[in-house]
Amino acid sequence: MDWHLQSLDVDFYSQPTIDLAKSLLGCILVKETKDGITSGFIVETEAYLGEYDQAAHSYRNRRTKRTEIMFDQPGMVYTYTMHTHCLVNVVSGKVNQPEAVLIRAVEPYRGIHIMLQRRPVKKFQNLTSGPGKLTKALGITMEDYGQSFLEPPLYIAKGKKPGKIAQGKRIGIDNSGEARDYPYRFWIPNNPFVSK
DNA sequence: TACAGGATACTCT
DNA sequence: GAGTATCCTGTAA
Repeated sequence: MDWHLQSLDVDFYSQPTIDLAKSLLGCILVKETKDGITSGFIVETEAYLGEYDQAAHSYRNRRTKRTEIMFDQPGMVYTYTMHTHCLVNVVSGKVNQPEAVLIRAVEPYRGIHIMLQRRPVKKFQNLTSGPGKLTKALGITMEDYGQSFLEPPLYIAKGKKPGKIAQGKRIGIDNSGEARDYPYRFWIPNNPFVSK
């Protein structure tokens, strides 16, 4: 470790979900495993507003074993398997307010050789440019479900603040009624690791 | 451009 | 228990 990474505290995760999604851009997502430490700058996020968001798993407060963690306190880890891939969300909102921020893309930072070992790719920018890709590169799995982002082995640290933030429609939720047009996706413009 | 892969959960029978 | 859908990605054509 060449300098101390300061992990973000509860107050950070307690801000409104939309603000949190924007604030997370530029922060460092860190995962520690027995292979070593891997981390990356968050460059793309999406906000899911629980009860009133048709695209969210927790729409109309639907509570299952899978979404259970979204009803917990902010700063918890919500992992979800989509087909063969694993996606990672940051739980936000108060207790019993099932909101979350999906981390869609990161820019590799530390432990890049470990990521390449886990995900051999021809194009480097393909390494973490999507929600399922980054989880595999960083070694995030269902094992991390229900843990807290406040401390290792999986946590988020303060990073560089992006100069500009772009905003637009979310991706992959075409069957979600009017919610598909909500502009709840945020990313850092001109960053090659943002998903296409 | 199409399609399979295979974890979870909902909606029927 | 079967059938269908999902906050997706790699491979093949």
